[in-house]
Amino acid sequence: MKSMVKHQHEARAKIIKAMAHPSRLFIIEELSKHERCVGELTDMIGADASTISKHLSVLKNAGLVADEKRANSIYYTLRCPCVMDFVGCVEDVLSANAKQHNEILKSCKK
Amino acid sequence: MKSMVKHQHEARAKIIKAMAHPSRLFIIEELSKHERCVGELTDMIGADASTISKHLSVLKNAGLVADEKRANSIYYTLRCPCVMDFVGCVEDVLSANAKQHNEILKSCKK
DNA sequence: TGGCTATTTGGCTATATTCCCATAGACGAT
DNA sequence: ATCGTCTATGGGAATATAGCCAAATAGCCA
Repeated sequence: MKSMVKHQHEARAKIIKAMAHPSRLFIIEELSKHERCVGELTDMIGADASTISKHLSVLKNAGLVADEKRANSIYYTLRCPCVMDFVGCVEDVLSANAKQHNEILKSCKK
Repeated sequence: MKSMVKHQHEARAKIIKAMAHPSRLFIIEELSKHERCVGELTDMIGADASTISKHLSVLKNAGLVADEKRANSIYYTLRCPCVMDFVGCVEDVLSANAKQHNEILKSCKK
């Protein structure tokens, strides 16, 4: 693989990897509706605040979210709402999987 | 986080995680143009055949690709072409990052 | 200033991922 | 049947990730 193409795929993979975690997906989805501060997200997810803070730093590092300090909280926002379209596509894959799974079950019963 | 919602995000994360690797992204992109067998992908990427085989099994396990044996090769195809739309969105994130980076550089020069 | 709250960082362990090598299995061709 | 090709699997080392706790930092408010 040529090195330029390789770099391109590494850069893309870095973004996708940042999304590839249940809590981070939850955060992305939540931020697509609302800006939220760390404490709110921590309460919603139910993990240690430091864990959520690290997840947010992964997302920020990938350029997926932006943060803004206000009062004594830091509010995070989704930088590119288009990532939510992707979730729809992932759901398509999941339902295709479920459909296939059902067909296999059916053919076994026969 | 409620357990049903949690399961949903875990299922989604599994799919996304399967995409979150440079070689696997390359494979997805390649398969969106062409069906390909393991040997072809191995040559293009330049890694051990067993490595590529494992990448393909990750993609297959996530339901992203399908395989079909023909002659003495196994041909892989992309099951949900919509995943390529996502790559476009990832590029949006990357160019937003680049733009921001440039603005920071500019403001430093002033 | 000193306490309070919100967030981040460092340290650590447990777990997961990636990659290569060696080997095994499948299958067509001779 | 045996060879050669193609693909998959097992093993193991190097590296990366996730999570918690403890401690540091930053800013508000009295």
